[in-house]
Amino acid sequence: MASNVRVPQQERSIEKKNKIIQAGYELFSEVGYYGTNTVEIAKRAGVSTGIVYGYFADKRDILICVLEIYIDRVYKPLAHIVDNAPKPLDLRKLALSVIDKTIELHEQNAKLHNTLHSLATTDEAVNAQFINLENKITEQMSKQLVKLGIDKENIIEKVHLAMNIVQSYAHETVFDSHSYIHYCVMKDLVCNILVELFK
Amino acid sequence: MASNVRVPQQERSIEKKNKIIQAGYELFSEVGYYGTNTVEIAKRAGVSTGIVYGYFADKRDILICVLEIYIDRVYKPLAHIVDNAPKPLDLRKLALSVIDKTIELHEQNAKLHNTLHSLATTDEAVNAQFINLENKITEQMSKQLVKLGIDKENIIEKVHLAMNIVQSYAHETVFDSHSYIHYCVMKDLVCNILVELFK
Amino acid sequence: MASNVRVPQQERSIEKKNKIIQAGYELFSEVGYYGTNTVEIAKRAGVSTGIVYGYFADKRDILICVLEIYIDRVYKPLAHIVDNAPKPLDLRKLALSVIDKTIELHEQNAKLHNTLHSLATTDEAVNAQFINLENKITEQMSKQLVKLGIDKENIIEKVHLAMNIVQSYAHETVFDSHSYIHYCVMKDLVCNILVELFK
Amino acid sequence: MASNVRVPQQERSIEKKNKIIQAGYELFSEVGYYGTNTVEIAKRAGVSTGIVYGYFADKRDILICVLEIYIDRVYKPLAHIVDNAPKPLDLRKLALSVIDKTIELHEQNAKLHNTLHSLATTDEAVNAQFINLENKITEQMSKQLVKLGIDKENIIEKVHLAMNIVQSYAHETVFDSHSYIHYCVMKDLVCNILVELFK
DNA sequence: AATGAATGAGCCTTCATTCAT
DNA sequence: AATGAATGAAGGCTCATTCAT
Repeated sequence: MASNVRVPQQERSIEKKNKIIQAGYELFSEVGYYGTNTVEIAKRAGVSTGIVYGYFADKRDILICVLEIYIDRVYKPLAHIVDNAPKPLDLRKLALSVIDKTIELHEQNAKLHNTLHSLATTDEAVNAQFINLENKITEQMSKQLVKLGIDKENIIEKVHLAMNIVQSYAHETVFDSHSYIHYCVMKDLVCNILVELFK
Repeated sequence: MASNVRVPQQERSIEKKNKIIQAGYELFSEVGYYGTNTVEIAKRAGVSTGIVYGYFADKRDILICVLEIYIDRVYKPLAHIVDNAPKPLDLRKLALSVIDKTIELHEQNAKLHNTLHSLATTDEAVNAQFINLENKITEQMSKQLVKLGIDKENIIEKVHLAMNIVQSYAHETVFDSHSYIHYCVMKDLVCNILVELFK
Repeated sequence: MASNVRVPQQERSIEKKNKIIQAGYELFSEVGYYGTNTVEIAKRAGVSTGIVYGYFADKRDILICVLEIYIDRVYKPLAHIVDNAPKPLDLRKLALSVIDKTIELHEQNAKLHNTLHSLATTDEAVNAQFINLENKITEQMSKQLVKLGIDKENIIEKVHLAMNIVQSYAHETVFDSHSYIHYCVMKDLVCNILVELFK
Repeated sequence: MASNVRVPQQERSIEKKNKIIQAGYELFSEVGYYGTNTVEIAKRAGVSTGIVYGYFADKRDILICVLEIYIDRVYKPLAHIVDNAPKPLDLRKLALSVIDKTIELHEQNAKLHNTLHSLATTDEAVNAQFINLENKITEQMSKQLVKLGIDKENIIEKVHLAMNIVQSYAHETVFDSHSYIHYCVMKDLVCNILVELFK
């Protein structure tokens, strides 16, 4: 729990806090952290300016909570896929599932991702959050893959690298900025790399 | 040319404009775009606040120029390496050179990279600059690799993907956030992937 | 009665009102009027924010009530000393008693005194309260001193002046800001002045 | 010099800084520190809000400068009177001069005095300023009186006490709150006390 | 061309007061 | 009577941009 300004006991309060976080989530996504002001967050959340500071210490505190939500939304589904991979393991199929889910997540969160990543440069707490949860997910995935029979040599490094590659690819696909690139071709390349990496 | 507020005729003017861009480059790197103010840029550049607006339309215009410089500084050296790869082609050696150079560049520019990437989300022109120059470099590298005898099938996609992977890795290495990762192991993995990709 | 928002009929209500006044008293003393907020007053009084406005018209109304208490606490003990001065009158002894009591009172209330005095400048009602109760005490003391055999010529002016002098001295002693001053020497001087004044 | 935000080199700048201080002086006098806002100060000074922060670090910094001016305006004239007392010394005349001057000064500054004194309770720097300059003036006056032939035994304590008494009296006179007091009678009493004190 | 003082809109945050429960 | 969450006006301060010199 990033904010300890008020721990809402009542359901209504929790709802309201979540509304504010959601408003922050949306606005930070749309116009960035510095493009968003607290009045706008309050307005979008349907509350008054003042009460925002009843639930959060300051604007940055909202960001921290948004970050938590973001990380949950992005990494949990991926962990879920790996955790529930059908046996026996079909590496290519698993790779594809992960890629597709990452793309889906990126479609919803890419802008926010950039914003948060940029702030991590300036804000040590944001950075720490990022790192900590990357750690957690890497560890979790590695364990699961070993369970599924993957060679455990350098598994941490392999998983981490794989994650990065998939993220890069998802980013490319979602933004679709380069007209000359055939993303489906690239997808196959990524798939091959992953399969080769873990086989 | 991003700014067309004034096309400096005199050498001294050009120098002054460059000083301002350099000051912006440094400050945006150190404390981000929103952590930098124009007075500070002027001070660091050794010019007056007012004259900044003689050379640039606004603060964002400085950013655009910084972006140009950034892209030159980051991508040109990479192109150079590929352009001057010794024949006959040793893929692994070339891969290593590119990786090492990318790391070196990232060490100098990682923060700025994040800042710019985040702004691309909000600012279409920044985004366009990024895309356009990525395009150019991908094309250039692809051509050169084909010249060097690499199979030209899907070369564009391969080059682009390779670039992304190397960048991801460089980012990891430079920030060195995950104590449990052996970056040298990961480097070998990346190398292998690249060699496999283009062989 | 400063506040006429609600005249509490029930004992518990009176208690609650007094708790709020006491909380205000303490907080205004500790951090001044502007350093205190109503939420804090309510918290310290152990009541809800809302109910404060059941007993008081506004924050200033609390101040007025605090002022009443303050004046009681500061001036009544002094009146008591003079009223109960042993006969026959020993002027020096009486002066000393008054001085010592004033110091004692100042130790507890000096900050609040400053705060109230400052507000009297801006707030006519606060000012009036101050004046009115100073009047009462001056009159009371004068009468008593005359009863005790002091020459009644200019007794009002003498008493008022004496009060001021003693207060000044008490302030000096309590704050003890000037390391080079021997406060015991000054005390003797004050004593002599008072004796001389009334003899 | 309390503020080192900008040390105005140009005459125009010094003028402007002084205008702001003067505006603060007036407003703090009229409605107190907390009743004054920076926009109002700027407006009264005939400048923009922003430039106030070009000359002062914050609102409190203005207060510190106002305090400096205040102390100069209040204590210097008194020092001047004592420094230039005609010889041979006529204690009663000198006392009267000091009393009259103190009244005059109080007429102009009493409200600000209260405001500043109250803030001294909360703000250590304000308090220190007050103490430091009281020290200076006490020392200066004591020396001068000794030069004029006054017995130097306990002179520091006597001067300090005398200052306090005169200030109390001036305060009473200026506010003229007690209709039943004959201030001219009280003045004579004060005079007698002072003469008695130093003779 | 150049300076840097000046502008003022806009931001984050606080808090006296209200109101639904 | 009582609660405490909610309101929103107002305040201190910043900074991109302008302008007199």
